[in-house]
Amino acid sequence: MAATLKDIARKVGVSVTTVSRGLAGYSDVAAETRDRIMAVAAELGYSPNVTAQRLQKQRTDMLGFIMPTFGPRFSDPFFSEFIAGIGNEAAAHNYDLLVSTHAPDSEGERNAYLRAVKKGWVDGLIVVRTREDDARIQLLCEHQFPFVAFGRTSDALDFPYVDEDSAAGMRLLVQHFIDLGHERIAFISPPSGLMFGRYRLQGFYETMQANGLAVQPEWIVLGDMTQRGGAEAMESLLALQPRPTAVIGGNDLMAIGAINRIQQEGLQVGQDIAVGGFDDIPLAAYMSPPLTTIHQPIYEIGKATCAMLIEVINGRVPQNPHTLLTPTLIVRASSGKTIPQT
Amino acid sequence: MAATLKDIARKVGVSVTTVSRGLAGYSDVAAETRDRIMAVAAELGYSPNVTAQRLQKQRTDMLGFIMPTFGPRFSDPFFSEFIAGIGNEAAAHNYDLLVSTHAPDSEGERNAYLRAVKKGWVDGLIVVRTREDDARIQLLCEHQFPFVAFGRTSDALDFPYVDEDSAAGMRLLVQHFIDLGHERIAFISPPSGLMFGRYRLQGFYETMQANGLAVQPEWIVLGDMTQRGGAEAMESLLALQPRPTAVIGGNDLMAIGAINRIQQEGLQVGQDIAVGGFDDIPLAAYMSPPLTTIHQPIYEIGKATCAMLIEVINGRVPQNPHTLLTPTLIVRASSGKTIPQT
DNA sequence: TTGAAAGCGCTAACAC
DNA sequence: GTGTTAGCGCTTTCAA
Repeated sequence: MAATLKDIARKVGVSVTTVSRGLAGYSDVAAETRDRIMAVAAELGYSPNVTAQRLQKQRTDMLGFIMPTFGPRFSDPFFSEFIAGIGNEAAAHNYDLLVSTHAPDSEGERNAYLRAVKKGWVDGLIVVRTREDDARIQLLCEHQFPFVAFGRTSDALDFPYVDEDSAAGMRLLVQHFIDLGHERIAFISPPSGLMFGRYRLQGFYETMQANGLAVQPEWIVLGDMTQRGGAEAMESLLALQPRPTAVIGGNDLMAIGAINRIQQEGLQVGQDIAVGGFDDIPLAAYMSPPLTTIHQPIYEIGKATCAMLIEVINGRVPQNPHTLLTPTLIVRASSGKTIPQT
Repeated sequence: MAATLKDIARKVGVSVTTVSRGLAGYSDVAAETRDRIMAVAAELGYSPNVTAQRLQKQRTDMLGFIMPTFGPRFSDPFFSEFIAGIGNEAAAHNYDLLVSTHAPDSEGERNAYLRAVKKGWVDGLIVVRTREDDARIQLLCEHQFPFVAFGRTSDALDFPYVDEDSAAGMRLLVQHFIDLGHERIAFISPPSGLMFGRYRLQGFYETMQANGLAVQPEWIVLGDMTQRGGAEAMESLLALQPRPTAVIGGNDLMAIGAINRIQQEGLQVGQDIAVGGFDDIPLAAYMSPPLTTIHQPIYEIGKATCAMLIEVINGRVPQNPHTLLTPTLIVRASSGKTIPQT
């Protein structure tokens, strides 16, 4: 089948060693010999066996990405864009990307990480959607396995990460609503345990408080990050008396679900009730009404995370191992216009 | 670092071979010896070096998936769901999934496939978004490299595939509009060269013709599969005199873009103009109005494609190497109600 | 300038 | 039952 060094060696009439060095461009091979080697290699369509190279080099040149997905049918555009980001960056550095999916905190997930840690599967891992007391990160730190996270954790572990400043993003968004005159602002929170949800919630509370606004407990409803979850959460919010005048989705998908539910009720989003999201997924601008949200450059974050991982794998110290990006506010129609002070 | 067979052998006081067989559960190892081996292996936290196993077995147990994406920032939910499908199926059979992205027909893409074909990178490939005279498929067939495609091609090559019957799906959708009384139906077509676009267009023409309806050339506009492309295409359709009463997006994303553009014009979707899509992405149901579309079970298609690939890799003949799935029509509000006959 | 030999970690055919 | 030997394809000392 595929030609090996041995095949070339036999055909050229030199040793395998010489072929290896000739192809590698070592200077201690006679120019003429090298040319013959090259010619035969081309003729035979030789290309090195990566597995053999890996065994010899004791590194796989592969990066792992284990997607923490809840159900099989999930639509979160985050992942495809993030994969494109890490994949392209990895490819630029001659790394391959190994992808798998496991439900968060499942046994399958744990096994996948264990497998990675037992050297030899991949050279490093990218961790996303960090959680409080994240078992994945604890494991990786414990085994000193190279990884970079997109997100921080609550424990004291020191590890390299890229994160967007969710709290800051949320502050922008909440302040925007408050500036428009809203006082009863509800929040559809990501599931507890997720760090970015925690920061978003925190940014929400902080801003309300900074503006002297009380937060009613029933204004905070948990959602599961899907449109459906957002719609369900919205249902309970619509039943409140008095109703919140603005609702913030913990992510865009939930905001879109909320909008859907509001419209089913015959209410006008941006008029009867304002809505904001978080993430600025590509579809956000095409909703009706278009969604006011916080923009995160997922693709770039993926690239940055991957670039940092490659630094770590190669034993270099990343220039900024704790990168915190500030997201920006994108105002669209869903947040409506100024409302009269109540 | 990581323990090897040699380490265990030394500690137990047997040969590497015995350890290997003991761990593999061969019956020709004394029970007592095996127990000691197991114990030491556990103690040392041994786990086999996959790379070495791969070199020895002459197979990688890895599947490759090269995503044909246009730009870096693409939101097509297709990929994340499809990856989940193939990834889970692969994992169930102890295969890993290698993912990369390349622009369709780019040199990078070609190199990626060449690299795969030169044995030893992955055991097989999954090809999606098949194209007319698909160079990828020609290459793979030529080298007899194991692969399965999601989609067919226009040339005469015989290869295993899973496909949805796009023409049939489109017939359902167009007939739906015609049954509602529409006669001027426009189509935002996927870029030429994509097989599924071709089938969808074909289903469109067939159904119009079968119903005795002429198709004006200007009713067919090309779009690039993105929301933006759909919006741009819609722009030209809105300028027509007389205007089409219904518009079908070649995929949901373009349909959503079209809806957005229509609404900007102050027109009511489902009332002033009907819209349909194709794919039934998870967000389709949450649009306003919710999108009438053709449902495709992407996750299941991913699983089926992957399952077939594993059959092929292992030299078995798939039970149904040319699987054609019939999609279903999902009627929602965007297609509106019956309109008066013109 | 080239080749022989060793070794990466594992498996398997074949003795003993 | 267990060990010896060979080999997967490649890289890299070390001699010649």
